[in-house]
Amino acid sequence: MTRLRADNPQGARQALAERFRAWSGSEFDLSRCPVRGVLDRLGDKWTTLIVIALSQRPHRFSEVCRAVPDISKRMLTQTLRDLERDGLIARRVFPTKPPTVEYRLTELGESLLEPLVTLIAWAEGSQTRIAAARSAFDAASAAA
Amino acid sequence: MTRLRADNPQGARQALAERFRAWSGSEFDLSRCPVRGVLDRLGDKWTTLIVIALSQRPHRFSEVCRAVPDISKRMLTQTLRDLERDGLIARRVFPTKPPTVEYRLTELGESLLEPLVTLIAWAEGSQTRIAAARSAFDAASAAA
DNA sequence: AGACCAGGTCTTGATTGTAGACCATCGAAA
DNA sequence: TTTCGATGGTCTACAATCAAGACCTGGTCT
Repeated sequence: MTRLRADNPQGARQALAERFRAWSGSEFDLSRCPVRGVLDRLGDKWTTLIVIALSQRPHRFSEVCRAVPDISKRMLTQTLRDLERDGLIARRVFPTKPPTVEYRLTELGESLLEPLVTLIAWAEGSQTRIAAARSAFDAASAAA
Repeated sequence: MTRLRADNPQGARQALAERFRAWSGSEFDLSRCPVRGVLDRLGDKWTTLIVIALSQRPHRFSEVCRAVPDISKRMLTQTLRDLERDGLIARRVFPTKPPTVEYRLTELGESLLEPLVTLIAWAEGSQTRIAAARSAFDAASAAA
């Protein structure tokens, strides 16, 4: 199987063509689509911020709470659980008097940092163009 | 400003550290975080599949409908609009007898393919490990 | 006329995300 | 000794979002 490559735009298109054919073959089983699962997780508003925070060093529960502003404890707990379930972070409990719980990225979690940085780089490089497109679109919509 | 680099795991961590400090500086304005906007869009279940479909060639509305299984017309319309608003795809109407509408990636949309392929490659390479982690986690949860 | 297609919009539930209150334990302070 | 705050959560209720399917506006074919 050919490896996915993203050396250049053409390569990206061809790599996608290949994946696309593979997925469309037979009958596109959604459960076999790994992108869906990953993007669902990454897209859920807090995951990325938590991963970024943990990429710096292990955090305790309340450290993450402070590092990620506006997140509720409810959502923090749930997001950490999901991340732990997927093997991206590890949870360790120390039996201190006020219990200490530490969360850290696993090796798998660290391997996610590279694609994530690629995406962040794109986002930062494209944000002005996206903002411009939005303004133009909204202006055109308002006119009509 | 230093460019984000992802040549290696250390680089990824350092690049994130840099971004993280930049964002945390002053008071972390969420609207200034471009990643959030991008991931919200990518994470919304259909966007990625549509972008992948359009990466192969321009599609008509009903072609996309057939290419992306199980999407309702409602969601397809909405997702295409959002994508168009962000300047990632372009919509062109041809005044044929039954009107023909074509959707294609813009240059900006094509530039998204590279980070997307990077992410897909990670997802494909990691899916077995993620599945294993999930099984282990669920087994441990069931035991408790 | 009746049936069909394109390219949508609208209405109406079901699913999911989120906030904020609440809980149990411990140590320190008053 | 009562109260306070911190830690690491859970529970409940509400709101936004998703999705299905009916409906609409042309136009063409038969």
